[in-house]
Amino acid sequence: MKKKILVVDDEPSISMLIEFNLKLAGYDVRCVHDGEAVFDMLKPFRPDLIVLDLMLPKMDGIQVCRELRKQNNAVPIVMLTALQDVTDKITGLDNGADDYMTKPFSPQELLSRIQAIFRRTQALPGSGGNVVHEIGRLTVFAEQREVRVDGKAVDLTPKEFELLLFLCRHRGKVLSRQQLLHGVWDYHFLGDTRIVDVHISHLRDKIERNARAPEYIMTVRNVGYKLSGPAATESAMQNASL
Amino acid sequence: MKKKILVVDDEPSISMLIEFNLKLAGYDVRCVHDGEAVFDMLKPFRPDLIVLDLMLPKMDGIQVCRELRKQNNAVPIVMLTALQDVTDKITGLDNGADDYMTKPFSPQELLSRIQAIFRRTQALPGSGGNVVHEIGRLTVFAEQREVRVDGKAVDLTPKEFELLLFLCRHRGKVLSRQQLLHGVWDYHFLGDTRIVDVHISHLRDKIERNARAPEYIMTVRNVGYKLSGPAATESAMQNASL
DNA sequence: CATCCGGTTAACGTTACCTTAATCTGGGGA
DNA sequence: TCCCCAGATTAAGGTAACGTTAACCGGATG
Repeated sequence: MKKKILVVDDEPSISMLIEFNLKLAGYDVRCVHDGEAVFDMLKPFRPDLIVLDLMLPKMDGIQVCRELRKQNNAVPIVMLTALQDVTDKITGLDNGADDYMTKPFSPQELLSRIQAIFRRTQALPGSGGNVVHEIGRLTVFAEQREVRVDGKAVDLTPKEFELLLFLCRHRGKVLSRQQLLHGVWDYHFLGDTRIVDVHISHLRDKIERNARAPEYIMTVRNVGYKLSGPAATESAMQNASL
Repeated sequence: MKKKILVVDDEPSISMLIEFNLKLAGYDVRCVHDGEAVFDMLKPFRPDLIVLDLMLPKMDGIQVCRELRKQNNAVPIVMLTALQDVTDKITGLDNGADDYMTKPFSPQELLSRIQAIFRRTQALPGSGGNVVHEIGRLTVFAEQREVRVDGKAVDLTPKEFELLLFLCRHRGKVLSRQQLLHGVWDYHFLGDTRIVDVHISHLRDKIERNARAPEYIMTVRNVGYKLSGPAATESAMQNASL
């Protein structure tokens, strides 16, 4: 069963970007654009999580939050706040949000927080539910922000890590520079898409044996990049029918 | 099997913060918001421990406590009391709680008390029941509030100790400044998240050999801090061979 | 009442990293 | 084969995050 997420933001460009990325990640997403509409969606949609902007028409995020809690609704909430300086006071928790993000943020960050919350609220015992990607000799621990090649930890910068994580999350799929920008960078980044190349290059330096013949990050000419899928690496067992 | 804790507090912001931190610590947590609801949860949830606020709608903490004991229910109870001066009287009256905390407190304090109670009520054989964290040359005795580096005791201030203990409890996981504030500080702390940096700095002074190349408390840029996990320690040792 | 100690804040120094831009390389099409 | 373009690489500059110190404040202690 797909997890359902309700996104509440009045800026179409932002809510659409969020919607796009969360759907890509496999969630069932619905958007509304003001505070009151949240309560119209509660019964019909029954969201498993709400992404809630602070500034909203009709009823702001804090009001929505409090009203929900007053109704004893424990649905996890991620608050989006536009202003850095307001954050601290809000976080002081007069309201009951589960996590906060200050704008601008990347969709990828939001996704990480959401996954963290889901892991916590329905924590499977034992395993800790930690998200780990294994690609050949490469291991990516989302939670610990740690990457290992042949079991040896490699040190990545924040952008490098986010980029790699995004590729992991869409393993085997070719991603355009535009898509990578939209996933990994702040949503209002205006710049050359070639910036992606630079970080890819640095990443390859750190995780590939031979940058000339990449095992993991493949270039797809005229399109973008992709992380080699299971079939290309080794466990073709699942695809054994070919 | 995960231990189950029932949290009873009518202030959503507080009960959520407690819920958050106890879940993070691996407990199965359920919240209710008034005294009577406790008895509705007893059968279905069967809590191993109850965190009980004193001031509650419908039925206050003391009443709940007495009623439980009257029913011969020996479930351990931690009482939360809002007022400093009332505490003595309550504690004097024996109404069957196992421990008391006066608000405001940090979630971490609560966690320590809870662990202490579990240790007491079902003292594990062998281990001596004492929680000890060992990270390389660093040893943290939770109970004794003692920290040693290379077997040599180092003197930490209360905040420094709590911070280190919190990091120990989430070893290997990256914690944001926000999370650290929510875990270690009083729940109504309103201030700069940079305060965390200062204490981290002081901690490193006391436990790290070389503050420039920390072995234990790692900075994760744009995110927060983490205590090095088991694997990372290995690679740190490789680097230590110079 | 004076002193001390720890917590917090603010200011400043420093580092690491993101980005731009310029140059280099290689492969495919004419 | 040569040219051209897409991608790869590298160096350099600016900036924001982090580290550190000092000063202030308030509560505890003698």
